Amino acid sequence: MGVVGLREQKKLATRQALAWAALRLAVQRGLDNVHVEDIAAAAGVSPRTYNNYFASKQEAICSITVDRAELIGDALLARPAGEPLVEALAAAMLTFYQPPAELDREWVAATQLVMRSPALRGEALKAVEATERRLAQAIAQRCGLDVERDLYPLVVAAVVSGAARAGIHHWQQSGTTAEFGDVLASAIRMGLGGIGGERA
Amino acid sequence: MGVVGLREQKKLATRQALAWAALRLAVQRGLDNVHVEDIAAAAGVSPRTYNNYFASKQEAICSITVDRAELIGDALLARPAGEPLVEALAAAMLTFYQPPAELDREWVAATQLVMRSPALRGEALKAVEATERRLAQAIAQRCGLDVERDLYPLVVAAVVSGAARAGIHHWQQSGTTAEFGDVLASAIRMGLGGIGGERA
DNA sequence: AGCCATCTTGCGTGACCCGCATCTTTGCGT
DNA sequence: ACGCAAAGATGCGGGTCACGCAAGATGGCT
Repeated sequence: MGVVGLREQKKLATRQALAWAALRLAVQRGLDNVHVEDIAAAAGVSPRTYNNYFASKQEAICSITVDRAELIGDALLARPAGEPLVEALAAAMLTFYQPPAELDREWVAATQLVMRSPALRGEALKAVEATERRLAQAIAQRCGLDVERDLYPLVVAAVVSGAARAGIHHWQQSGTTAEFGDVLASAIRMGLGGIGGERA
Repeated sequence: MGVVGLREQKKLATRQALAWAALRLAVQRGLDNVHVEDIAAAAGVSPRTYNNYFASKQEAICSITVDRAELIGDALLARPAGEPLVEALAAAMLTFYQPPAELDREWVAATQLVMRSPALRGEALKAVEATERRLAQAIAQRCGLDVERDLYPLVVAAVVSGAARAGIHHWQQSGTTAEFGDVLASAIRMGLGGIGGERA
């Protein structure tokens, strides 16, 4: 029982296979040129099985981000306890949004796809919301607050998340030459610093 | 040409009729107990026409909020120029989120419906995003900045919007006895005040 | 009045989501 | 090692939906 059952391993494996297949195909061909049948085939399961895992193509694709949401809480909690909250948050967000170097191209393409296609943006925003929830929980834990009773963690999580989103949007919209990480950090500090802050 | 053509009036009318019909029916029966046919019938058009206006039931329902997004920019720009930005934003958000007194009950029910149903939350978040965009634009205008080039308006808009969302969530989650407007204002000030602020 | 652009509508198609019944695989106790 | 119960995978079928297309109706302009 200590080991995770083979059953769940397989289940998780197919789940991720489906998710990645959906993402890859969608990036290649565009969302509505890829059918459920294709995704299922790429993952080696029947179309019906696909629907046991995901209720829609969008959900399949965005489940990757949703699963990654766990990571951001861990990233925050891994920061040294003495570090100022702002810095800890900036660092955590950076590790979360900075794509792994090997996947760089693909990841950017995926992000663009997900954010441009109206059909995907809704689900993508749900993923952002999930990330926010996890973040709020981690913030509460770090500050010794209760995410159910206290408003503070929710607000901070929403602020950080929103600022980051603004930074990302701004980075990939205005053809800035600045480094992605710098823009992101700048946006987060701007958001957390309050309104009187610098207006870079 | 000065007057809006009868044609466009009618078009707008049916559009809103469809949107409100969709919302009302969804609140009454639950989203998946209401079919496109019902919505179209309630608005007095054919089902096919319904699809000329909206690509999905969710879009129909949330279009109300999207249309309302225009309002929030106007609300901000209507604030006196001397007022501190924080206060102006708080006031604008309040007028936006505070439901019209007559619609109180229905509006709360609608909000709950939209936020609970997974099928609607995605589209609802897109509406929030639209509101943010409008807000950013208004902020830029008020501060004499360029929403395309400057990061500041985007961040502030995202922060305010996020803080407000957190406040709303917190208000309707933890059975606070506090007034809605107070919680909202508190959340917004907390968000805009920066991290060092009070932790009410 | 008459014409054109635009909107509405009906029909048909393809895709999708999911309930249900069945078959296969896995985990576990003996 | 063996067999049984639980859980997952699959096939089938139904209900819904989004949308292209072409024809009909309506507003607006001269």
